Amino acid sequence: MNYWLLKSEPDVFGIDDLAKAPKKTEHWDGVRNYQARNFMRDDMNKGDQVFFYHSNCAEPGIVGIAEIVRAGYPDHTAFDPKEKYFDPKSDPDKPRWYMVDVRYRRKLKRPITLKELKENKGLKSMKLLQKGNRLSVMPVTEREWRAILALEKR
DNA sequence: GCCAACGTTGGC
DNA sequence: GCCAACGTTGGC
Repeated sequence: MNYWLLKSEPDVFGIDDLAKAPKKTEHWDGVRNYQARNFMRDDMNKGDQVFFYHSNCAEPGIVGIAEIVRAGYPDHTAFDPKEKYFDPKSDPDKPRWYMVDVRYRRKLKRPITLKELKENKGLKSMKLLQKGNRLSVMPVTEREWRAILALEKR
């Protein structure tokens, strides 16, 4: 099993939106970055655990836990000219972009803010904290996963 | 709103 | 293949 961190802007689609979705499940569509695409297409499996991260907001940080319930499959929003993330270069016979399905599990008892993650020496290696990192989909190591859950209990 | 960092595009 | 121009991300 793998661990991941998914970024989302709470003003656009936050943890509460996922919790309110039918079956508490949503397509993680609209990812238009090759590195993120590769993670979703090649490495995400059903059952993988996800930290739900709020970005571009007053208090960026990890706010909840979700689970991958469907592994990578073609992102059909790329084929539809009416969609915001339409990409004419993505051919249904040879899809350029992929998505996964994500199901809500729970909110953290309290948000673990970006600030707190940065202050934790054991988490320095986190991809999220690397300079200039803008990936919206990234792997989390098991050690990092456990360390962050331990922070929640403090 | 600002701006640094990064990814992508396209001319050459 | 190089690199300038441009668009986007996301913290602050």
